[in-house]
Amino acid sequence: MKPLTDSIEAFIKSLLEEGQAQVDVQRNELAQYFRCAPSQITYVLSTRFTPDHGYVIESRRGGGGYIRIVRLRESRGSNLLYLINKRIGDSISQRDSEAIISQLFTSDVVTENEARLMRAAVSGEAINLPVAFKDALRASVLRQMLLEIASRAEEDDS
Amino acid sequence: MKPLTDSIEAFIKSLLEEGQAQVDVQRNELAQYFRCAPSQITYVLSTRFTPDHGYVIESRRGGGGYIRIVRLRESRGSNLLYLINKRIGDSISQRDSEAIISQLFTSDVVTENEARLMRAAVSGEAINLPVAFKDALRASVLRQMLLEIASRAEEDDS
DNA sequence: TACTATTGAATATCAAAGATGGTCAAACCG
DNA sequence: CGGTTTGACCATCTTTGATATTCAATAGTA
Repeated sequence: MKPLTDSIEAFIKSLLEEGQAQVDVQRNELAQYFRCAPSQITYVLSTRFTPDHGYVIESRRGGGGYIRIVRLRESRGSNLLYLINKRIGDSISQRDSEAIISQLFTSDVVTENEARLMRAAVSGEAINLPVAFKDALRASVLRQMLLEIASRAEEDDS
Repeated sequence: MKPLTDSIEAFIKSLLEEGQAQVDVQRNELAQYFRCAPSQITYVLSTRFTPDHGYVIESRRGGGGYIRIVRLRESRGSNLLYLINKRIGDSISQRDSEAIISQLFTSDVVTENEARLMRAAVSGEAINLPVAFKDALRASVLRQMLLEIASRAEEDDS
């Protein structure tokens, strides 16, 4: 049985198709549609529509309230530099890496196969170390891969 | 009396017939079906569905969780499984990794960009550890990437 | 008119409960 | 002894509900 979260995520993403950079939804309405608790919607948004995933959320309470999901448009080079220099510190979790890699794929910076390779390289099985070192090494592996991608920039900057 | 392991193994393999490269199962459900402890399923998977046997396992916990068994393809023109199981031991030098990666590129198993990514991931800068651990970790990172390649869908089998 | 209090309509938060799979060591069995 | 089986305990992800917070509209008041 597929979890509700996946359906909700897919539904929201389908709303964002058609080139729309953002959508407004009503939390209660959405919850009613999926027959779940309203906080379920909040949960989906906070686990799958984070900035790392390439989205930001804004919302307003009270009468006529709404939740706005905005998809960030990729400005390739600059964002890569940000990821390399700021976002990846000297330590990063597998979860966060996952989000970053997925976003690179979504915004067409890497192919699906490349994304898979990157995920494999930073997976828990690949980096088989005591927890204390794990995230640190993952950061350094991920950074080297991003640097490699950044160095491609010259050619295929469509 | 035939051990349960054998039946479970056979059952899973039968699921993989019909050309399917992968199946999803639920651990509890399977365990219930065979009237055994759930960890029995884990045991079977970890003893009979390893990369040595030509399989990889992925899984997800929580509601709607599953275990996915992926059958690795017999290499396309280049002995991926051999590389994974024999050539990469529990330790490999950067030089040897380089040779393997180049070979994969030369034999059209991976693209140039993919090869570059892999080199970045196993480079000395990425795996910044004392020499004693360096080669060991490189082996595991490289292996995971090769496993990923070996589980790719059969599309571009030119 | 202005200003404030009240109310109803949303969303946010957080912790608990539920639903899976993972690990590991001990018991079991041939 | 080596492979199998089990069970207790752990980790992770999902779902729900109670409670808090915020906002808009309206009612009340001088």
